[in-house]
Parts: sequence; structure tokens; C-alpha cells
Amino acid sequence: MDDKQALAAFAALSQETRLNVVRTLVVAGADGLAAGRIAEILGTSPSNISFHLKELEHAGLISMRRDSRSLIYSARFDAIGNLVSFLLKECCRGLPVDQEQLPSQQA
Amino acid sequence: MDDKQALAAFAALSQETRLNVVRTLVVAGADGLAAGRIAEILGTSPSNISFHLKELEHAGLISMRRDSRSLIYSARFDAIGNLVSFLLKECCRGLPVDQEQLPSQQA
DNA sequence: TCCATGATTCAATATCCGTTGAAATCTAAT
DNA sequence: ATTAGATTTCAACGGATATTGAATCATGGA
Repeated sequence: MDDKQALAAFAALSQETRLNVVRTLVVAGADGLAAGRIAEILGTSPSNISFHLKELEHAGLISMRRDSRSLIYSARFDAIGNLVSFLLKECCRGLPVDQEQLPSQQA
Repeated sequence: MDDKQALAAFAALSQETRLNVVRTLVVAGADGLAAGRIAEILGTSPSNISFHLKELEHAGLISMRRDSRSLIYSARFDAIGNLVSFLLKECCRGLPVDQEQLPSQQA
């Protein structure tokens, strides 16, 4: 994952509705969810959810397929995993995730 | 880490200069770096780096201390670690990060 | 074909961000 | 007290982003 992809992913996740979309799709798993169902769950309008879904898709965090009239969106677990790896590699130098295991960094 | 903190952290990391600031400070370690030095390394202006440092500090990803005339900024490894944990917990259900892609502990 | 459904696109608007340069602040040395 | 150094703050501007409602597109059933 290069910088550009990571920046796009971070931007995508920095918006409340989109973060909740990703969470919802992660829970939904490989089956995914129709756009309208996501809008319903998150309590937003069709056009608004469509806007945010497009942003997430463009950032590579979710993918879409058509099933009859519905457009089904699902989480791209590989992309999310790559983002975690990016954070660890580029920003933590591979230090362990758990707070207790980190050397105390006072500043 | 709650949603608000995570959203702020993602927003902070979604900008190229700020991502590079974090990387630079992670490499610098606990000693940190003066604002002017960071600006120098990243090739940007004092006022610009000040703006971005404030954003990162507000997001909780870096912290500041004064040393004489210089303001020394350093990475908050705990916060970065918490963000990784958040991503894994909330967005991956703790699952699928390719272990082989994780960086090994570097000297 | 005609209609209903599911979703996207468009246009308008308001707000938020990032950049720039000048002015102000804060600290230390003379 | 004056000056220089390090950094922040301010105001202005342009560009990006989020929201809304109406219009449009695509699909499938009667």
C-alpha cells in the first residue's frame, strides 16, 4: 500500500457516516448489504449514502456488485488489513499494538 | 478510544504533510524534533507546519514540550497504537491481517 | 409497453481545509 | 531595554467536502 492509497483510506474513514458504513459492512461479512438497507440502518437518505459509498469504493475500502435491482456493497477486508499494516509499518515501526507492551513515551 | 477520537485521528492522517510529520516524529523517537526542524525536513513554511502540528496535537497523535526557544514535538506512540487497535476491533473484528505483511521488529 | 422499485447523478448551498504572508508572541542573549 | 530567534496567530483566499431535494437511470414485473 502506497502513501496515496493510505491517505485516501484515512480520508474515507474520517467521516462519521462512512466509518459506520464500514463497520456495518464488516459485520455483514461477505454477503454484503444493499445500498438502501445501509441507508436504512444508518438513518440517512439514498443520495447521501450513495455519495459516501462512492467515496469508500473509490478509496478501495469497499466493493460493489449488482444483484437484480439492488447494488450490494461489501467490505474489502484485504484493504482494511493493508491499512493496519501500513499504520504499523510506517507509523509505529512495528511496535506492538497493545498499549501495555509499549515503552512509555513521555514528552 | 471512542469514535470521536478515531475520526479525528483519521482526519489528521489523511493529509500528506501531516502523515509525513508523524512518520518523521516516529523515527525521531522520544527525543522529538523542534517545529522548525520538522519544517526544514519536510520543506514547508513555519506557519504551515505550525498549522499541521496543531491539527496533529489536537487529534492526540503528537505532543509538545518547550525547550528554551524551541517547541519540541514528539509522536504519541500510545495513541497510534490505540488507533491500530481501533481499526482491528471496530473494522476487522480482530481478524484478517496477513501476518507475513507485518513488519518485523527493526533495530 | 407501462409502471414501480432501487439507486445514482446533478445542482445548489453551506461549511470546512490548506496555503500564504504579514504581524504578533514568547524566550534568551547582549 | 533592545535585539534576534523560534514559533504561533491572523486574515484572506481558493478549493474540497457534505447535505439536500429533484431529476435521471437501470431493472424487473404486470
